[in-house]
Amino acid sequence: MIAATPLVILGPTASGKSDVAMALAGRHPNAELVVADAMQVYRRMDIGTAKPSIADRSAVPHHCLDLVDAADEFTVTDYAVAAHRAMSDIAGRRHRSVFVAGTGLYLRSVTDPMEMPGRWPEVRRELDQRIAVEGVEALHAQLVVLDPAAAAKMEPTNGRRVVRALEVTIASGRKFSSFGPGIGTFPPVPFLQFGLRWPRPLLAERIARRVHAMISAGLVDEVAELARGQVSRTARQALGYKELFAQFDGVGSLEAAIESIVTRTRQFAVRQERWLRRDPRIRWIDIDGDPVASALPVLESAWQSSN
RNA sequence: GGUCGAGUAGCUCAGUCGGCAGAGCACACGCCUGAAAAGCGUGGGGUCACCGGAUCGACGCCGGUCUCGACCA
Repeated sequence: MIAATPLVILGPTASGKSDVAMALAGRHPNAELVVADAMQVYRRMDIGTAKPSIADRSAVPHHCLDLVDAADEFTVTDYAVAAHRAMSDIAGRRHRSVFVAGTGLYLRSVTDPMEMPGRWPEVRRELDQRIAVEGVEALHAQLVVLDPAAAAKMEPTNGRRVVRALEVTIASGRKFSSFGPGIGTFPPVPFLQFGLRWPRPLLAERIARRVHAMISAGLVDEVAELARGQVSRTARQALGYKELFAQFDGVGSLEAAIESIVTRTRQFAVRQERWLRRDPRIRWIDIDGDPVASALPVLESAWQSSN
């Protein structure tokens, strides 16, 4: 028998993805959730990442949570490995994967056949030094020569992307652009994807409420505890953590930090929307207040018709 | 009641000698294959509190009005 087509529930932060996924799983004992979230992979970062509760996690199997410690770095490729393993384990049990996805790139690394070029730290170090001395434009100019196609796809001022493309092109002997069409193409894939879409003002309100709820739930203590030890470069940029770390270092008041968390989370949600709405494979469900009530019937019929 | 200060983009504020109205943030739109809750770009916004005056020309100068703040009574 062929494994059931995985379902994907995606949407911006605070859109209610997890609630919808729990409701769906509550009706199907063979559903297992696979989370695609760049920050919920870190242990000890629970409140600020809105990680599913222990109760939810014991009621329904969750995968790809708490994969590494907050002191460890973690990247897309690590996620792709973990998610593929989870998916094949689930299929082995003849269960069905339901992705709960907020990080678009992480999800794409699973749904789309992507070839990740690899890393070359020595070359990278060298480029990081050069960019400080010569400036981004010089490196971009070099990329134009070595891999014009890649150079054309990024802003000449985007240091991070320019360095990455050069790292790969110089060190691998292959052009960065030869590793695939990039994320701008959307081939048919064996996943049924559903997006939760909110009117922006409503979502903004939910975000503000949720941030304040996180503070009430003890976010400041969680971050303070974290600040006592090592926090990796990738983990420390999590919304809510970054701002509080800065506040502990003496930047501004707690109130200002909270306000900044709200604003930046709102901006993040918009960025998520913009990333997701390009993908024509996603079927959108409009939410006007109750995500479960709006989305469950749609997902339920998708579950039935594709099983 | 009096004196002084302030009033310019949604917010905080620049604006030199009277000569096309500015910045940061916010907001909108877009890009990005090993940091993606990251990184990068684009641009829409103005009755310069209001009324009048002098001037070729006023956000700016003159007179008055309103609002806010501080101080004095």
